[in-house]
Amino acid sequence: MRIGYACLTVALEGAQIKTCMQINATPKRLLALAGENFAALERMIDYNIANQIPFYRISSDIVPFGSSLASSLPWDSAHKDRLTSVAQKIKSSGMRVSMHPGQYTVLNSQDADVVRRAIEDLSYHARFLDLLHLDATHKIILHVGGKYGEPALAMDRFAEVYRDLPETITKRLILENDGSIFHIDEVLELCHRIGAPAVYDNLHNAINPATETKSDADWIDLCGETWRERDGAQKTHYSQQHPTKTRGAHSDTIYIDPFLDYCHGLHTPAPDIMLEVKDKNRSAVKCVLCTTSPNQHLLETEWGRYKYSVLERSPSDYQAIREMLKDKQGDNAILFYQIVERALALPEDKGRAVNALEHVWGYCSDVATPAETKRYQTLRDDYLRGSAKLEQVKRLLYRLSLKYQQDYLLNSYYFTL
DNA sequence: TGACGTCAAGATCCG
DNA sequence: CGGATCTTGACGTCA
Repeated sequence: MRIGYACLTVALEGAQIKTCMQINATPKRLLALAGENFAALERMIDYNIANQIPFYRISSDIVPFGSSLASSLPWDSAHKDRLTSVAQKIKSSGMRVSMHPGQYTVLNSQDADVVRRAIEDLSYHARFLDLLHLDATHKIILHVGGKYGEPALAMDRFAEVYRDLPETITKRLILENDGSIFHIDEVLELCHRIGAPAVYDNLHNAINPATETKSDADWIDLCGETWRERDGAQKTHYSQQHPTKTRGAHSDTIYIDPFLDYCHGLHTPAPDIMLEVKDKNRSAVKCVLCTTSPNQHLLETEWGRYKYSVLERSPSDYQAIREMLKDKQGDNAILFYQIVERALALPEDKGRAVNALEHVWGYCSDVATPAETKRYQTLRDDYLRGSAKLEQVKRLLYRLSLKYQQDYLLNSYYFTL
């Protein structure tokens, strides 16, 4: 079982995917943006390796307008060395990657031009993975599309278009149940018919359930029958419902207890799991550490990232975790994250927040200019009086951390939690 | 025609 | 001028 996350790496400097508006999209600008994004991709791959995250979805926006305006541009040869380096790192680390065109890539549309553009989009995704010399176990995930009032005809159209797709696409293409249109038993039927693997998404099945009621584990077993040797390990999507947002909205983080319950319910061998969650790599690190053998070093690195966010909410939990980590032999990852989740769920408390601010300010206080010191103190006092928000003070400290290259703080989650 | 989802870019406002 | 905040873009389907 490999656990991964999608597209963005949060709280990592130099890993931002950039784009531009269509109206400003000159060939020169698109090529330059692609190059910057490939550099960001390499940073994310490096991060994944360092943090033992073996599974990762590459953003479809890696080449801005890659399937349209940039499709005939030489973004591959222009940044050949960078792509070679990325490819080498993925291969030597044994990482599995995937790509996932969104809900707007519709192969079974009634509009021939929409279908044509969808094929262009899939060609672009296949081109990118091919350029990284990745084999057919590195997949492209797609939804089936629309039903147009005639589900059977819509599935027929999908099968027809699929039959004529080039092998560079079909060898990677896998189909996922979506949250409002095609549910998992329809996807399974179609997958058996066309000979493509099916991807089970637990939250989509919860909000757009199949006619039959089965457990997640049973649906995953049924999907497993569509996976062949050349496809590699079966992969699935996992996410949790956000407690207050609309149905189907992803949670801010993967809560560890329900995730472990889900994992324990799976039959062996457990499939690869792509997490779909707002806090991205943060949850991937959490879930990896809680499902693999003890790794005290990575857990202590995690503590460095979370500590000021915990201190900000709960000094007692901060102390509890410090005590816990003194036991170097303890396998404490699950307890660690349970405490972190509990602390982060607590409401904002001004006194505690200022305490954490002062700790973080301590990294810059000796080197900051008098004007910066004044600015910090004023903003901090404004926050205490209620005329400034905590985020504003944190943003100021973040900028100072950047200016004075406080790497320990820059790697922290404090500025984004 | 707006909602859906996503997140930067771009635009505008503010001190 | 920098920073904060609001709006737009880009995609297709469905209610």
